Amino acid sequence: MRPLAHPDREQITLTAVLYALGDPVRLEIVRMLADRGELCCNAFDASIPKSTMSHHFRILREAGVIYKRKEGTQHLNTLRRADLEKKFPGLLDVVLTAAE
Amino acid sequence: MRPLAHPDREQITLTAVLYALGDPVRLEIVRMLADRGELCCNAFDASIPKSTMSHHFRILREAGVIYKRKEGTQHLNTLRRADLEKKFPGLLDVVLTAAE
DNA sequence: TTCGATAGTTCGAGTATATCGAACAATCGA
DNA sequence: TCGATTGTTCGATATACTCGAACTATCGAA
Repeated sequence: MRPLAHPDREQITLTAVLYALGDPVRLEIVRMLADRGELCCNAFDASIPKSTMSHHFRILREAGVIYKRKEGTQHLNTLRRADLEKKFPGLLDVVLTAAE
Repeated sequence: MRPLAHPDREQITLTAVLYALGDPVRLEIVRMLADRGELCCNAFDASIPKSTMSHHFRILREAGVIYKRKEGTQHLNTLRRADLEKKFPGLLDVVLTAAE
């Protein structure tokens, strides 16, 4: 297993964040994390295979959108709200309040 | 040649817009359009092949981010600021003022 | 301490999308 | 009408996404 690498705040790029958010599954993950706080991976759409979800979480983590930590057998995810707000002020709020 | 189809404002989706913006070349195109107004395709990075640029403009147009019209031999592009603002208030401003 | 259950990751194959050169289409001016 | 300019489309290769199968890690119970 790979170590859970997270980019530093300074390393987060706008392109990577927008790319990460530009997928319906990942956007829904972000919305749920914003709504409910820390969640483990299986709290989401069960119709999507585990391996695909794992991929989406990796994209979000590597883009700096979420922070992921292990706790026992589960992986708990949180939005990196403070880091995103500092780097791209207002972005997350706009996306979360946007329609659709 | 295909007709220049543009989605109606109601048809624009957040996912498609974020996806379109989630590429460094396309983000730069959007920044320049925001900065300088209407521009034709060759106003951008000349090191990128025409066919690739054509592809990027198509993604932006089909996502509803830009409006494209023919004028003689050139295609003039503008940001769909009003439509984007109406559908996703604040999004474009946040992206344009964001660092990186 | 071993077995099974749970939670995710990694691998591999098929599919989809991106890139870019080359050929094509449309328009204008000489 | 010819050439120059502007951009699209096509086709091939390269990269990325999806998802089942196999694997790893951890916990709890026998």
